[in-house]
Amino acid sequence: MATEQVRAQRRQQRILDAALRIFSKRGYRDTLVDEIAAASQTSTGGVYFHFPGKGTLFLALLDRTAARLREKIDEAIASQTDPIAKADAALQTVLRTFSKHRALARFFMVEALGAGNEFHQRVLEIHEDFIGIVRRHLDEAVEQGVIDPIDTEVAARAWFGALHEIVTHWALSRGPARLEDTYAALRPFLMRSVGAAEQPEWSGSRL
Amino acid sequence: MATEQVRAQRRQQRILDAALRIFSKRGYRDTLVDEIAAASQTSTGGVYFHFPGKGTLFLALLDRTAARLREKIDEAIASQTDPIAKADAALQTVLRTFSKHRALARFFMVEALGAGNEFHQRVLEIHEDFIGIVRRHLDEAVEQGVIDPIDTEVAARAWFGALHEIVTHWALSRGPARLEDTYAALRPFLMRSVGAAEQPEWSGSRL
Amino acid sequence: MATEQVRAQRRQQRILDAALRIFSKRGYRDTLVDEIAAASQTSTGGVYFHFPGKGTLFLALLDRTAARLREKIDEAIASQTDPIAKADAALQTVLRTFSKHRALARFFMVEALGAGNEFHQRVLEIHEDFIGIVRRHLDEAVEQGVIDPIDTEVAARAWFGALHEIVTHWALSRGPARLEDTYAALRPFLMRSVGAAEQPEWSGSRL
Amino acid sequence: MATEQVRAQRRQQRILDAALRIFSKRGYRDTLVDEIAAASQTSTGGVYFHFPGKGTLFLALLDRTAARLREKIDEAIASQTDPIAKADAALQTVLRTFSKHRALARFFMVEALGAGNEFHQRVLEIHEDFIGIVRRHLDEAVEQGVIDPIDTEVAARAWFGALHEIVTHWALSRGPARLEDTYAALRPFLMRSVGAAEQPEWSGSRL
DNA sequence: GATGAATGAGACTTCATTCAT
DNA sequence: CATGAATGAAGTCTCATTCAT
Repeated sequence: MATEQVRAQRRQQRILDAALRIFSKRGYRDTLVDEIAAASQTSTGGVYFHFPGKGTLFLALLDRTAARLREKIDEAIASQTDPIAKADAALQTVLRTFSKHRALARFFMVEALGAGNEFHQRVLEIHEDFIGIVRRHLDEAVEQGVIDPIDTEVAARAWFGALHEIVTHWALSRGPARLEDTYAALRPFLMRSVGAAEQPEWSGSRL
Repeated sequence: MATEQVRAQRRQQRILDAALRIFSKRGYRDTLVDEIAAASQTSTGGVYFHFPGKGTLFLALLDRTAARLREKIDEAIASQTDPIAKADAALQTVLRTFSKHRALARFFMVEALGAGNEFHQRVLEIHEDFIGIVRRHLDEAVEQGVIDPIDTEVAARAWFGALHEIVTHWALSRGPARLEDTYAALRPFLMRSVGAAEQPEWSGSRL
Repeated sequence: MATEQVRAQRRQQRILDAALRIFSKRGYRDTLVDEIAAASQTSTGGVYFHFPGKGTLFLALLDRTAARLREKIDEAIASQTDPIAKADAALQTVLRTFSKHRALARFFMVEALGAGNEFHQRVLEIHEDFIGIVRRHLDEAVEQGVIDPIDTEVAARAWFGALHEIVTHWALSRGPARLEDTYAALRPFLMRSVGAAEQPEWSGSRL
Repeated sequence: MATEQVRAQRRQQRILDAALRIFSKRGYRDTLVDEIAAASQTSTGGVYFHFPGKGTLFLALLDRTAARLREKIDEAIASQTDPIAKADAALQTVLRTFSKHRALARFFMVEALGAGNEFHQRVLEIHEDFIGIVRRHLDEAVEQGVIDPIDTEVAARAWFGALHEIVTHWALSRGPARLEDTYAALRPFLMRSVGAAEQPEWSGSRL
């Protein structure tokens, strides 16, 4: 029994992994369920045993990866005390994760929105969730007087937009991975934009 | 003779307009050529008479709209003298154009990348073109000593990312249009990010 | 008036010529009416002004070329006195004509039957017409005691079949034209098959 | 496992059978894949599961039927010792097979070449294969001194042409089947054409 | 539970024919 | 009369999903 459950879980895992790989390479619409099945060492029916359909599988993948990313972000934030450092840690975590997993980056930043109307809502929610995190810490920074009062909603959105663009560009270009270097270059702009002082000491410790 | 050419051009125009409307509502893949035909008051064959295929039509639309936007941007830039004001004018133009034409915004910011791999190249080129414009003026600002030396490549990309995010969010949300207000709130961040002084006088004149 | 009629006739001619060329190159189904129009230096509508439709054009071509071939055959037959020589002259005429006009050969021998059910009847009639000619002269040869009594229906059909195969093979192969040589080699077989003596004197004079 | 393979093979068989029936009735171009599907008690997708496309299906049919015919011919030839008898057996086999299966005759003799340029090559190969067989045995007959030296290439082609014409005529006419009688009448001509003596004893035994 | 053959609605595209200019 | 843009029916093929084995 337990063995079977484990087997089932592993298969589900394999399917999700394969789906991520193929969705991010071909996009949602150009990905065939049969391709995912083959790449998961399963059959068409096997995929449908674990997931009700292609759309559901995509959504499950979105949720799973978002949750994992969220966990990492929360951890990274918890390890910081300064509110600006917390916000920065959130961005860095996203970036470092994507940097190690280009398919994930592409899946999240390009294919998720491109999959079609039916997924927009969920993708936006995930984006808003992240923006909310950043915003909350910027708010705290304002409250603590670390930075001057600003429109943190807009600031957080701008930060996310900049991050999004950098990751997208990297994910779609064939060049060598230097995502982290780019972020190192980006951070001063983000900091200045909210009137925060440079904090070079983090970059050494985390990147 | 001339009459026929005019007629043909109008029909082509109608097709492109309809295509923009429908592509931006449904996305590339969920748009049927027949829908475009119906919305253009044409027939299926009519669309194919003017465009070799769905993909080509999409690409033509991309190019046409990019070219028009580019023209507007160039005009706006020409009307400014200060390099920072020029860069800002570029952003404002994009934004004001989209603000008046939500379908266009969605088409460019969401559906273009979502249409599939075959279009990525072209979309990226368009993005890079815009980023290049902004960058060039930031470079000038540095040269003229208006701002301190910075990595203008990253700065321009960050600006574009912020703009992209704001437009995307607005285009996909059902709320009332307040895109220009959002940009007014965003600009201070962009200015601060490159160490430029606030320039309140523009906002009054143009927005 | 007369001028216009001449113009119309010339155009019709051009259309028929172009149609023959293209039908025999691409086959009936793969030939576009627009191709014929372009090759005739006319427009789509131009073709439809002269012919009610693609099928009718094909049929008209079939009839026109069959009639011309028939005329030539009749002439050739009239120039001979011996019944076997007359039958042979019929075959030689077909062959010589095709030899000079590969497209015609292919049109008649390959594409005519391949055009579809709707043309079978007419093509068969033309074939039967030719077989009838040959047969009639073989009958005469029997009556005159030139050859022994035989089943002339079958003999004529066999002769036509042999001719058809040789022409088809030549028309579809890319090799150099040596159709007449092949017929020179074929004739002895045909003659022997009906018990006729070799008649070498013709070959020199006509081929 | 084995059961599934058998099922698949049967379905493929049904599709090929239906395809032969319909292709030979309507011709390649006028045959709808959906018709074949319906006649095979399958679905459109079912046909495409077993064959990559309509053209491939046609080609597969061509190859399958050619191979079967070839087997029968080889058997028939092996059962004879005299080279002329072997050549004759080849023709008789084709004829007897077609006689029992009018659709097959029409498919091979009419529709195969009419299907379009893309199939010409293959059809010609099959024709040449058959002609080669006949020729080889005629060559042998010459070597053994059974018949006088002749151009066996032309002779074999003429024989094939005669056969082709007779079968085509029969296949396209609506009259009752008397194909074998026609061949009985044709054979003397073929024999005489190569200078072979009549061999009436076969006709009784085989036809 | 797993498999993969089968389904069938639906997409894109073609092209003979028409008709306004 | 000629033109060629426009029509729209129809055909091939795809692929998410189902279900018998």
